[in-house]
Amino acid sequence: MLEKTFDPKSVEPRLYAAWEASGAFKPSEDPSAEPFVIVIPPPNVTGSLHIGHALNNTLQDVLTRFHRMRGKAALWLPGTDHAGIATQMVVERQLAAAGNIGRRDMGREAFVERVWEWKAESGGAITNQLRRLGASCDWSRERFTLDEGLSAAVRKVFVQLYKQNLLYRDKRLVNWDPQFQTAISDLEVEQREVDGAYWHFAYPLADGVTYEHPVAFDDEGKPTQYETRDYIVVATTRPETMLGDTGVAVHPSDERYKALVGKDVVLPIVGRRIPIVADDYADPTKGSGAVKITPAHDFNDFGVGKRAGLPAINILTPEAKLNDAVPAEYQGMDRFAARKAIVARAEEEGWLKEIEKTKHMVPHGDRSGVVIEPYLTDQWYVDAYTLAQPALKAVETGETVFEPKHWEKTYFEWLRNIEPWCVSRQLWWGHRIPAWFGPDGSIFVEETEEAAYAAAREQFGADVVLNRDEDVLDTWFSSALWPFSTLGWPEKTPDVARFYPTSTLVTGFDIIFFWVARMMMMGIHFMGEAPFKQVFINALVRDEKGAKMSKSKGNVIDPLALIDELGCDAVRFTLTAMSGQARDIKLSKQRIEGYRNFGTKLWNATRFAQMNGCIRVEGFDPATVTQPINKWIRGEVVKTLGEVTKALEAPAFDEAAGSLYRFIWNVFCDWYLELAKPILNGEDEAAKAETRATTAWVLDQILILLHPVMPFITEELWDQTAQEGGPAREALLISTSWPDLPESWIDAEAAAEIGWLVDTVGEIRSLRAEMNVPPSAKPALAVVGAGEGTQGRLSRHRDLLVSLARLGEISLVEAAPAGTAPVVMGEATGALGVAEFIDVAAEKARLTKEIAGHVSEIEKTGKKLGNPDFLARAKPEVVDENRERLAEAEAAKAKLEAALQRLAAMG
RNA sequence: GGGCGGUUAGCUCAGCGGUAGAGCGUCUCGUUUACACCGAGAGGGUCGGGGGUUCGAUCCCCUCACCGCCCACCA
Repeated sequence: MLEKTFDPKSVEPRLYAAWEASGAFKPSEDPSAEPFVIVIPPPNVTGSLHIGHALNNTLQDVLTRFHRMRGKAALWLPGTDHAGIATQMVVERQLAAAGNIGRRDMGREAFVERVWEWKAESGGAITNQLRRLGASCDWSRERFTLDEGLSAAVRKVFVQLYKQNLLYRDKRLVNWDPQFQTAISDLEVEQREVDGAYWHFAYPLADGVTYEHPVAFDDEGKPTQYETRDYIVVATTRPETMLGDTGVAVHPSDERYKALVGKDVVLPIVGRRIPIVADDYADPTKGSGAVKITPAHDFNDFGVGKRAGLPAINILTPEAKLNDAVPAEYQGMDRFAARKAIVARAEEEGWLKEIEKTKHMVPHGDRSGVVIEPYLTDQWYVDAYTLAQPALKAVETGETVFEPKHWEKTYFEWLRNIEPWCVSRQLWWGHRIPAWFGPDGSIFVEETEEAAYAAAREQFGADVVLNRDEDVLDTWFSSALWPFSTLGWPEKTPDVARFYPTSTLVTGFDIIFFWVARMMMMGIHFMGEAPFKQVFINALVRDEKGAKMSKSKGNVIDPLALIDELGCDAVRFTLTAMSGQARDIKLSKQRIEGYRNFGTKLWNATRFAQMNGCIRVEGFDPATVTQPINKWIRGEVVKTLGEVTKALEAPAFDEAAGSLYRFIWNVFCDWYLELAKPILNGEDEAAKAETRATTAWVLDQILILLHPVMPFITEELWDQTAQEGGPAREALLISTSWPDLPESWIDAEAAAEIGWLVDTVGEIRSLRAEMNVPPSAKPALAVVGAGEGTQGRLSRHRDLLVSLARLGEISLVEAAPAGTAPVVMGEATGALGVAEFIDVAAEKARLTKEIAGHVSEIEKTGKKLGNPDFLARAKPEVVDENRERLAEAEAAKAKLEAALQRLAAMG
């Protein structure tokens, strides 16, 4: 006998071990089985499972289990990511906290060694947490982005792209993170709104040049008054950059400054003469219309500088302090300190014209949180534009589809405007760039040092000495190869042949650019086919107030704590049921409790079945059942199977969860088991046996259909129900086949009959509650106008009606007796003998209200049917439906009116 | 500035052209031998505002408002 409630804590580890030991997580080796493949979005190897992982991985597991049960060779390939900056940051912080020397003092080798140690210590955590989630990954294929195979793939890709001119080294401005002292990609920069100011500076014109500048205007905007100026005004939000100015730009058509183009200004403080140039970039409507140009520290200015031939003077060190290109008094000064100092000096010297306070967006490093500086360095770039074209096409043609589809727009938008991808990082934790520098800056890009030397010797002779590039690659570079590198590429492994391209990628929208688009680019380029057939974008989990979870806000929901408290299945069901939401999932514990209760409900339904001897019967064929309730539930199982299968194929996880919930709770528990009780307690042995067998069969189907979402409780019940007798289980539930049941098992007549029964019981219950008939009272039911069909139903379900509606006698009569309340029973009308309980006034009010309801229905529908346009243009079935509705409402109204009259007659 | 979502019952959300739905919460009733992590019943919505298309609009189109996110922007 089952315990009173399910105890997830004791069951989950045991079942997980049993699944893994059974080999169920490995894909079927049957060559005829169609593959179904998911590669996991690799979590940070040193990370821990947060609720977003829980959602993402639950959905992957639901799909994997579903397709596995459907007979596919299901592979869910797990692994972890080395997460360059994030991991390096964690370890550096640890070193600092422990009072150790920093990474620069340790040296590269020792530091990297230390990171590997940290990985060894904490690297198992996340995968163990995935196991606690029930993830049925094939752990025998687990990969890590820095393991040897994947590193080989990275080198191969880098070299090949280089040799195809799709990857190159270039000196240009990058987003420089002064905290980590590395370049980062555009995607790793986030714009934050900050309080700032425009500081307006007057730069004096050289050689005593003056010009007439308009200062007053008429209604049409024409200048009416001029003043003579010997300076030009520029504005900036970063005053310290003026030390690196090499020009001032004005728009070529700007009348105000036309005469100044070609003249010089003398840069204050520095004393450098810099030219005034004409460039379209200068916007006459912004500020003074003249803009200072700092080519080395501003992306736009860099372009102006190139066009106008202005030099780029770098004034910053890697930590964003002023370097020795600036006057001595500012050297070594922090950029923000310098800003203040410059402004103070400008004010003092009188060339600060105005301070305009403003809020503006300032780029920050997404990891470091510090202000990013545009910085002139040599970096490696991937020609993303070229790689993006086939990636765009794959989605445009539907080779890969997004679900929900609207994310395709986001994907297109980014890829169509893609910029070169800076892939080098001045970090230590990551894939070392396979490039070596020789004399005169020549570069040798090869997969191995030997190959690089071989190439270099040909050019420079045997004594050549090469220096390896010190940098590592952007973590996303290796992540971009994930769908094929994890299968063993560049080796020609059986897995590559069998499992590429993969089926569905399940991931968050926040990494469509970082990861999905890049996998598409690399996958197509190197494998000739897009890496996935479908990209399923899951929502972002937020707290119950809708705020993004973050450690600093303290609103992080720990999925493992929830699993401990409420069980893994409840957490999984909740996430599955809520996953339909477009962008956000607002998670509340209450909701999870609700689904924990759902599990308990199923558990208790199984207990009930056990107590009533509902043991599975060998060779039981649901096609042969004769009892209406059994025919009916058989059809409901078929319908549910259809709904769940369709939903999981889409996938529409919330719909699958909804169908399961409704069927199990509202159909099977609320009605079938209640309807079965009289039979199970009755004398008809044949009906009893059939109902027991049917119940056991339905439960089996429930366990199978629910298993992908709630794997633990279903597997446990699968096992426990087999221990009560009946045929032995052939396999663990995880390895059991998804059913394929015939539509012909849906019996319309049985469904109508049970529907009638359910409605009648509902009517009577509702009536009793409204009229305050005590639960213990058993009023008689007299049925008026019962035809043959209704009489048959009445006789077949008399016991059920009596018990479910708590009735006394049921009789057939010619006319409704006095002191009764009407019950709609299809064609017939029930008269419930409630005289002794009736509050006449209350009952009159109830009937009046109900009649009013029908009257408004009749009016509405009648009006519609009276509209010739409606009759002429609406679909015929809609017209029929309305006619039927009108007839029903009129009949019901008549019955209620009759009842009301009888009541009036009574007093 | 460009784009994408959203606005439906107290809360969280489904529905997306033909009688407004679910879960939770609320209220009433209930120890009927599976389950109080339960059962029965009830109340609760002019589907953000305004136009339009249509026989018919929560659903399609236009527009406005508000909320959220992404991209760009440091004169």
